[in-house]
Amino acid sequence: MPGSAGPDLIYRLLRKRFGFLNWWPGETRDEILIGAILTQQTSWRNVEKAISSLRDANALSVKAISSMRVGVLEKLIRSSGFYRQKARRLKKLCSHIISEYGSLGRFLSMDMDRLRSELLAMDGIGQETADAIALYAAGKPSFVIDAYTIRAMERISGNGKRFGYGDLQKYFMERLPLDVELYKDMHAQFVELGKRYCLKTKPLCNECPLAGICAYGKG
DNA sequence: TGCCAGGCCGGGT
DNA sequence: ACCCGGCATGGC
Repeated sequence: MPGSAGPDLIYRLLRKRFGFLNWWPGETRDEILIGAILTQQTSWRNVEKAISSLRDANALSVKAISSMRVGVLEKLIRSSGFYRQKARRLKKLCSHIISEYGSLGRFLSMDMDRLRSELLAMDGIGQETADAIALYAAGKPSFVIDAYTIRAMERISGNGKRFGYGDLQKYFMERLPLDVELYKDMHAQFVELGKRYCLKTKPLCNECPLAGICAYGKG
């Protein structure tokens, strides 16, 4: 796809600039899973407030949320936006995990493919969220693609084609060693890149670590 | 002040 | 196979 710049070169360039990013803020698997839902199309800053509220309410766990009333949950996560949908979906996910598996640990210990399809079957969980949970909460080698990754790769390739999630994920997974820590860091690097350089409105600039391998001229 | 953020879903073409 | 509107808050 993106010409001569393979994932290894891209990773080296990003890593050199940003260093190793020990990423996904969140101490526990519960917190990571909850954060993965809350951060959908939402800045992490707003998610942090919601997570703090949950923590203060002693509700930062799958178990606690599974038995909470949706109305209460809505108020706690309000700052994360789309809070009515998110409350409903998060509660449904947590209830499902507890009722079907007994604990988050049991749920996450499924093999990767099964975990992924189980997650994808839930309302409000698409590919990115499923992969993020599989990778960061369960520690399975499921490569995460997000809007920043897609944007960056389209810019590198510069042929005007749009990339789909599945194709891009396959592209990376076929070319990178099967390494959970590498998968985590690679995704983190793309997010860092996106936040700083590849915002929709920002044109490619010379300070971008990928400037040397990007095709210019397409916003 | 508007535009944007680490998506997802349902409906239309 | 795309493209769109809806969902919602808070920061710059």
